[in-house]
Amino acid sequence: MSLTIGELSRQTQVKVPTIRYYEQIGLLAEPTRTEGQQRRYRPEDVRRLNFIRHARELGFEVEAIRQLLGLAGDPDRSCGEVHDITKAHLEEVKDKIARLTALRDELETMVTCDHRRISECRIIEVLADHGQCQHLEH
Amino acid sequence: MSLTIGELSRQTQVKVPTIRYYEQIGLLAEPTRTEGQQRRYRPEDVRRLNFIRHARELGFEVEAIRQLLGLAGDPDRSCGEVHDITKAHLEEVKDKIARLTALRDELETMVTCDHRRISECRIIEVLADHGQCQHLEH
DNA sequence: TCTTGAACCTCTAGCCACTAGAGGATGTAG
DNA sequence: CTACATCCTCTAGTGGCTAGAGGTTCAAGA
Repeated sequence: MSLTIGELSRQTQVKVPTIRYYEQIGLLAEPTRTEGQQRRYRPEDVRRLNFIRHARELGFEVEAIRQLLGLAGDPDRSCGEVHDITKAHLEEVKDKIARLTALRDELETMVTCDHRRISECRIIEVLADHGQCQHLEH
Repeated sequence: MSLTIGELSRQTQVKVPTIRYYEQIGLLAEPTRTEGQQRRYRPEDVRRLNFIRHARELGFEVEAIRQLLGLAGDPDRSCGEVHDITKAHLEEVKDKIARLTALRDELETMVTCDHRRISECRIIEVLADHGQCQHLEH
């Protein structure tokens, strides 16, 4: 009927210390305990933890997941807020991609350096000289 | 002739606590001090700190920068190692872009959800259900 | 019933690259 | 000589875990 933390871990692919961490920060409710203080979980905890895992895999921050979990428990509400959170996250991801793409192009130019001496190395030059690339952030 | 930490900060756009942090982890050498223990920098410290800043802007990790700084000080050496470090970093950046692009596509499908009730929300469904997207890491 | 040992428990500290803040000292311009 | 911007050190916090110490519990097999 009830699962140990290890069984929950196996079913969700979330590591045991991570489960305890999620409990500590309030993403997972405190489960019941045996007399010896070991945690015992119910099947619905598997569902909740899977939800959390999927959201983390999609790059949602813990704070966003906390909000999504709150909203998800309210079936009659409009999902506008869920949409907004996801959209905001999508925009962040797009931003990151844009910045990394600029970075990639810069690095690709740099690695065309053909193994001369350090004193003529294009990479070292780019790094040592001025800030042509001040627009880049990370 | 010599610069205060604030002047160094202004010239390099690196924040004062960050400069002290770089000293602490050994990226910057300990500068001379006034009698009152305030740091005083030489112009070459500006160059070194600019090098560090450029490398950070390009996403190099501190460990990589430590190596690059070591190599940069050796003008007659071949820049093969510099090339390798940069190439490895480039590959990491490409990897990140690939993962984020997969994420973006997944999120874009999700946000096509058209504001129904939570109980029919596509986003919540994706998060709650299965792991079609187990291949995604972040 | 007892023993073994895998799995559990709590607690603290570490990772990266900073950032923030407390509480006090220094240095320079007027 | 005073005011006050800037400097100093030290500690703790950020996010999302992960690792390890040192001890306890539980279930299966003898």
